[in-house]
Amino acid sequence: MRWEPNARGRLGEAAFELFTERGFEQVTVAEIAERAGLTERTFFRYFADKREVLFAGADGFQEIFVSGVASAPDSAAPIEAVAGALYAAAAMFLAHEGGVRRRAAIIAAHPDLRERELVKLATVASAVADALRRRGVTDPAASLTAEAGLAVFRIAFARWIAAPDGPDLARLIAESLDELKLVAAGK
Amino acid sequence: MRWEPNARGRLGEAAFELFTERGFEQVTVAEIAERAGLTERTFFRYFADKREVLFAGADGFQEIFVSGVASAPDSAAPIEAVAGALYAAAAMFLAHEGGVRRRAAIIAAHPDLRERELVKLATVASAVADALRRRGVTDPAASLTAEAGLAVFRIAFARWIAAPDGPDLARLIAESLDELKLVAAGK
DNA sequence: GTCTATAGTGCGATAGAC
DNA sequence: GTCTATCGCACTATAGAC
Repeated sequence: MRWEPNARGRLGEAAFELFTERGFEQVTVAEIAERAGLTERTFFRYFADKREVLFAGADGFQEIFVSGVASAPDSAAPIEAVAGALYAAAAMFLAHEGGVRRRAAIIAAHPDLRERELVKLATVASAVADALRRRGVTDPAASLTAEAGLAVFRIAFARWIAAPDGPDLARLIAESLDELKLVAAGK
Repeated sequence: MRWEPNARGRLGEAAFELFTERGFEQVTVAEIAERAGLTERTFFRYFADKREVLFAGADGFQEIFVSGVASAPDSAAPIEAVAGALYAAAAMFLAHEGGVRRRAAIIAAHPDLRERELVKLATVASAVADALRRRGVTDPAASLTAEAGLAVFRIAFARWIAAPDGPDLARLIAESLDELKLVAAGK
């Protein structure tokens, strides 16, 4: 079993399975490690804490946002650049809908995990703000556009999760973006 | 020592002092309890976890936001009602500037505490959205206005903390609100 | 890879308020 | 006497030190 490849991936899968079966806090790190054929100590070599194993894939998510912003045409307004990134992320989510929904269910069931998710989203917002600054957007517009964009995404995502047979994620994002414009204008 | 009044308040003060002296993780719950003349076990009767002791006062903060929204004139647009709440919160912060800045320093120094703060702000956003719904605002406008308003607050607050001799909080909020309008309009 | 500190929980005992 | 805040002890799991 030793030196079996992809220890990190195996730990991630084992955790995902166990959390789905029994819920986050009914699973110990030792059990995750055992199912992956590794030791507890090794788990903590790969993940800073027990929650992190569920968020390891989130780096790719952030990357999509950042490159979505970066690849917008120069003529795009900041909010348009962010909107493009939101749609790119939506496409990725749709491509992995089953896993995304199962992961969301695990997270929703445990406050500690919701906490960690908020942190991840805040990190993404900060990365998006950086990407906007690289386009020449100054503060506080860069931070605000990023935060508002992520708020749109969070709300659209929540509605998408809540209604599995409702409108698709891209449509919900479009609606939320329109709503943001109205709301900010004082309508 | 037993039955000394205000156990909760004493624990809060002891924790605040010790965190300021040594930093959050260099302080054990046993030490906090000891300084307050209580035991570790009693600490956990009042606070679900070690971090919570720093956020116990946050309920009042949420209340200011909610009543700020509720007390806006019927004619106020949703974003205007939220803006009023933001200014009310700013006034409260200014009235306790020293404590607010010290608390912010403790939180900024420790990732676990920043996490918890994000959760609290998300809770406030959710309460503000409820308050807007009570005014007849429908979703997703209610959630979006609340989230955008809190984003404005977070950004203005961060700038206020970062520049102790800069503009005051109310002014920074006004600027960020204006910026939000421009940004959402695609400027 | 082992060893340990500390967060956090459950349960039963006790001390004081009323 | 009852009621409840506080305490003591035993325990688990995480996380980090060595």
